[in-house]
Amino acid sequence: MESEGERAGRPATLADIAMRAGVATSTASRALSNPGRVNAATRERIERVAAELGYSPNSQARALTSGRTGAIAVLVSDVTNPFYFGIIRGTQRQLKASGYSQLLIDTEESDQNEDALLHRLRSSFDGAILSASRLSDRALAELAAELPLVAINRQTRGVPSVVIDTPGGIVQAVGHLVSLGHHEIAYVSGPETSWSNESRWRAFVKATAAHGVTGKRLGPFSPRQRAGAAAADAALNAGVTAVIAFNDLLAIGMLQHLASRGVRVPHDLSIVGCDDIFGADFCNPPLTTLTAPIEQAGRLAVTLLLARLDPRSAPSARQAAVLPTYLTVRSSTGRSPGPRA
Amino acid sequence: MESEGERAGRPATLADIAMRAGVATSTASRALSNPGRVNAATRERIERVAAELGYSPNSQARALTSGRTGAIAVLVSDVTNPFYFGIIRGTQRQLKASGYSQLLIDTEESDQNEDALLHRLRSSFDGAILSASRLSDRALAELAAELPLVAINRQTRGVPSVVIDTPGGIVQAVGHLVSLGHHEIAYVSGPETSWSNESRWRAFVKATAAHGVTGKRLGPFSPRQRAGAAAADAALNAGVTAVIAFNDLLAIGMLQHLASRGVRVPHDLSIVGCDDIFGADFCNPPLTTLTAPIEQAGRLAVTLLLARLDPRSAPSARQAAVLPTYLTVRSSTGRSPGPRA
DNA sequence: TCACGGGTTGCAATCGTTTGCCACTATTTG
DNA sequence: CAAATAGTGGCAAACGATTGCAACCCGTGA
Repeated sequence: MESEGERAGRPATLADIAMRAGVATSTASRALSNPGRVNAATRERIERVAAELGYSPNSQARALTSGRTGAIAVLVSDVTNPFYFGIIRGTQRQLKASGYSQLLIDTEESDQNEDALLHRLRSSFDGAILSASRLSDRALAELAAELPLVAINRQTRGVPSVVIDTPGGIVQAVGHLVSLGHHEIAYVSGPETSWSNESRWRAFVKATAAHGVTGKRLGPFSPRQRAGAAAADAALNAGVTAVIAFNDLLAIGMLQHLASRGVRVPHDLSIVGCDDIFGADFCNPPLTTLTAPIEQAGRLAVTLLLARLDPRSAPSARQAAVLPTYLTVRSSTGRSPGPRA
Repeated sequence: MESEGERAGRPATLADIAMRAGVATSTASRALSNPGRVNAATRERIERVAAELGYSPNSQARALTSGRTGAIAVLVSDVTNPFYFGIIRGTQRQLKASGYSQLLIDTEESDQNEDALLHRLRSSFDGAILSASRLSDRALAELAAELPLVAINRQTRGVPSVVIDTPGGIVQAVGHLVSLGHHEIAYVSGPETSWSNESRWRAFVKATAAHGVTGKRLGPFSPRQRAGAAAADAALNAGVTAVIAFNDLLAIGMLQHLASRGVRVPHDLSIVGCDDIFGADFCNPPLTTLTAPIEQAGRLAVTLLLARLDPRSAPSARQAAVLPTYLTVRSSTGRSPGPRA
């Protein structure tokens, strides 16, 4: 665990190694990063000295010439949102496995921030993963042209992406609710600038229409737990018997507020969430939700990104991946109480 | 939002600016990063050109000479654990506010990983925040000597730290349980290599002794939700009427398992958690727990670290901060059912 | 014996920025 | 009026690694 290194204060450099091994720095460099180019005996000697000195290459210096930093930026629009925990986890795991490090950036739901930070830190990473980007299609496409990136939950022409097919799940969810006798269903909207939100809404409209039931739209609401209170009240006012919420955070917030108002779930109102975040299984009642392979999406995004970074890989690698979602029925949905007054 | 920049492909450099403004690169450099050193008119011209070109300094190159990268490493022992979400949030926020970026590192509960990663990436960050370090006191002190760091929830001589006074909260929690008539209480232990775990246990021992009640130790258990099942069974076997769990994750896991076994909380068994993580307020029943200012701890750690990084600040700035914890009573604790068979 | 070529190694430029030092000008001071 | 001083700006050397090119050694085939 304890490395020998750091003789007189600061870390050993290639020059130190070269001197101690009696070679030029160029040889030392090659021995360590381009082993074929140097005699086996010399290389071994250099490697030994490097180990003795506890050498580890200065990534800044390396980045300066090679242009590669070994870091990937992961942008989330809100570090506070448990959905992104899954993204952070998935990307972290996969990056680590590939020897990359993770630069975590919170854009605070602002496209300005997103763009500015990305440019400001441009030289600090090799590529970026944008989860839930708030950029316009045009801005995103331009960005994709100037730096390697993969978007999560955002489909735009010319931008490689990983999308979780929550809209597909919405269809299942509507079917589930209809089968339980619900005729008046609402979609509790999240931020209107969110691509996911809009694509979920479109799927909702289509599915309710297909089943011949009423589909209302409530909101927009901030995708936070606290906003659940307002959303719950809105749902009660709307006179629906079931809702599908933009995400679990909102749904859980609704659950809490409804409990405090004495409204029983699912007896009086059925609720379906999206994403199946941490907590969806142990809230009260446990939430029926669309289980999304969030962590897997993060891993896959990394894989895609690293593949385009690798010059050896086919340039026209797969551009877009879609991950399936399925409906996890727990206890927040039940038979319709019938039309309300 | 859209920066003008990037004429012929790649980003503008200081040299580009200098040429376009008709000055030497050194002047351009000073104009942008050491404004006092250059004539106001020249500076303004340079700044204008820089803006036109959408210049943003190459942080790698800057780091090479100045030794400052503008990044801080944040180490967590498990990205999966919601406790660290608070740390990630708090540090991210504060770092961003100070213009730093965050390098997120998962050590996977391994001291080897911790040490190796820190050394390997040494040149990529200016300082590090170690939350729940698994390093030995000695290794930690050595590390603190060679790089600026702040530890969270880890008190070691010579290492600046932010600790959350959960042990103090444990005393309150034991008092709470005793007042509810509990005489046989268990501490559900987390990893034995965790400093927090051991200091919580010591506080528990002291508090139970002071109240003259029996205090058992169960475990160790992995600090995960799934481990709650084993912990719950152990608690039932131990014949206690109340437990204090190492963390909320374990406590919530216990809640779930107990519900599935038909054991009523708090009627049959009272449970107290630690940390008050996301979800502790909406699980079933809502968890009585020690509310820890986790996010604040993250922010404070950043503040401390940045202060020692700043050469202008007093070198002997405060070395250790202790953040208070308080008991949040919800519904997982209640009167003792009396001694069990 | 000589030219050739493969295998190794070194030289030196380069990446983009910072910074110590010097030069030059204009202003102040004795 | 000479000299000290403050205010500006440029030159060039770092920082630590990579890499194109040239040099060298040695063995081989002619």
